Amino acid sequence: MHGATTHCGYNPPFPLQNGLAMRLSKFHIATTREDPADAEIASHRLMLRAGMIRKLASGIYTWSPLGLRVLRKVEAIIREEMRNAGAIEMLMPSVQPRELWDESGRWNKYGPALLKFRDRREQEFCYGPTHEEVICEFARNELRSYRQLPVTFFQIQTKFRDEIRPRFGVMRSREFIMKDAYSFHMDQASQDETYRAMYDAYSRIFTRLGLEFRAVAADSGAIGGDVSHEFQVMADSGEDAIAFSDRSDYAANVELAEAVAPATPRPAPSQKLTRVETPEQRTIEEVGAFLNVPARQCVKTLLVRGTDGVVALCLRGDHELNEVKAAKQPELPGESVLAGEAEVRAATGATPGFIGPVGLPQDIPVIVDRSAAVLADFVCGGNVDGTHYTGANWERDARITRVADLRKVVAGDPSPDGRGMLSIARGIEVGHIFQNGDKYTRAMNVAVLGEDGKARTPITGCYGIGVTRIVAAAIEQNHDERGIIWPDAMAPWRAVICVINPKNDPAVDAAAESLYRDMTGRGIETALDDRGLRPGAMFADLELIGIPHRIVVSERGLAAGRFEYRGRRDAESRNMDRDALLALLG
RNA sequence: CGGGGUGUAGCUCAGCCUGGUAGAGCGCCACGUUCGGGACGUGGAAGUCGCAGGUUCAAGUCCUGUCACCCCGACCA
Repeated sequence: MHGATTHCGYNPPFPLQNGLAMRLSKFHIATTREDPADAEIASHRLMLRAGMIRKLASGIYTWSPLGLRVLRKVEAIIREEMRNAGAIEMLMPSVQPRELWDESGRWNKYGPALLKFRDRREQEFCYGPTHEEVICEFARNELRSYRQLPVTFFQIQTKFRDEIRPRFGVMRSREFIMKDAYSFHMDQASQDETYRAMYDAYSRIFTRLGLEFRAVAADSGAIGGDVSHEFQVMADSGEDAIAFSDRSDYAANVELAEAVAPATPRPAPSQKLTRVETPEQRTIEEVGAFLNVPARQCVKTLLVRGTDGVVALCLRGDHELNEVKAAKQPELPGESVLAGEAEVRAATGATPGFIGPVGLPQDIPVIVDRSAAVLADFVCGGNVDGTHYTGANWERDARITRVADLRKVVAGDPSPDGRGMLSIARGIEVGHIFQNGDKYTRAMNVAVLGEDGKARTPITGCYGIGVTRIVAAAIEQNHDERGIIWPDAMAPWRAVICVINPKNDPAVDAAAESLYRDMTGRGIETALDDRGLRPGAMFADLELIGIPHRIVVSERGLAAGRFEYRGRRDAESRNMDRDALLALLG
């Protein structure tokens, strides 16, 4: 009972498993040679091949022991930096009662992404896609005095958003792990200070994780004055488009980036307004080709649903509508929805494809994009099917209710800060920080007593990081044809020792074990590949899994008194003695 | 929500058109030979052919329904 031997007679070799060490023969490695059928992007394909994740249902994944090691690395860094920034950790429920969401109004407003269900007593719940309601409920019970503020709470929690279309593995999954933080403040100055602290903490987190990222100005939402930044990991496979200046640090989500007004004034009209027959020519491409006019000399007119009838939005033919900008126009109800064909016909008498600003009924507001507003002698729809106008001109032929910024920026546009030109690159949103004002605290009746003894509504900020998505984003940035190349901070192990053909020479096994002890003893997180695979299969596995540093222990190397070292990005191995190895990895 | 596609062994897929004993490669198990870039041989285990109904002497195959998964689109006139 108290002796050195155990009841089961099992004496594990030292060390079987601890914080730093792992024998792969006792771990679960499940790689595949073939590409999975359903994976389209590198990270999804490699995570499946490496055996990090397995799909359980659409957008729902199991994290294997290997995947979890990486996930925990990410979590640990986030946790550490959040603590350094003064945030305190807690854990809120994933299942939330409807009543809370009715208070904020989001039970109905959040939309179909909110997963709702009932318990056995027919009480309604949702699986939390975010936790503003719960933290406010917590805060209104726990926070009584301005003396307790400012305070920032955070948690690392599983969330669920019933995405229209989950894809790319954990990049856009329905169930995912998020770090979310919420700060409470008595005034804007305090909010600004915490916002800055979170911005800096996020920058440190993504830097430590070894990611190439940019903090970009983001859509601030319908409530004016709010501040928001997204943290984007740059990757061609990203789902977001980022505009950034080549000469300054300006960076913004394309949704937000301002398209500045052209510097050149509108030329005077030189052509006569002429209606031309354009049978079946509906798109700008078709009309432009038919009339031999470039798209940039055409005006396209979109009819959207306004608060009071349809609203016409006019853009240059080669530009695209930015729906976020459109939704902010006062004539619109806060969202940009194109009118249906029947509505278009009722309002104009023509069908989509032949709509233009010339001769539109007086009750339809005409909002013209800045770039379209400086055109002269342009082509536009004739408001009669099968016809367009050439030589059209604003004011003379077509009414302008207002000029506004309506379009998406394109590469080559001037930077809104006046310095340089915009480029557009793709990014993966891994973090997003907001200032919410009193949006949630007011709806949820959060109040604390101020210095004067009167109740005050605190303002809040919220700060999210997509923990699971970071893992995929890191792979998008760091992989080659052989597999994943982990940044050191995220690697499941820092180094792996490969034991080659130990049966041929007992010294190989002994040397590997000895090195394994030395490395883990020095605090180097090390895996020992004692699975007994053939070398080719072993190397292929380890490269797929992406362990940054590999040491090969073999009969051949020991004969020379050396170990063979190869970094994951190295083209060739080099021989090193034990001290040099420990110095390199320590 | 609309359109398209796919469901057959753990994985990648063939077989379906033209109904008649369930297949391959990889992986897995055993033995042997191998052993520095995913070895070879022999033997073996493994599938209610997504599910339900129908047609038929007979259904993986034809028909109907249904479910799941994937892709594209969700109106840029």
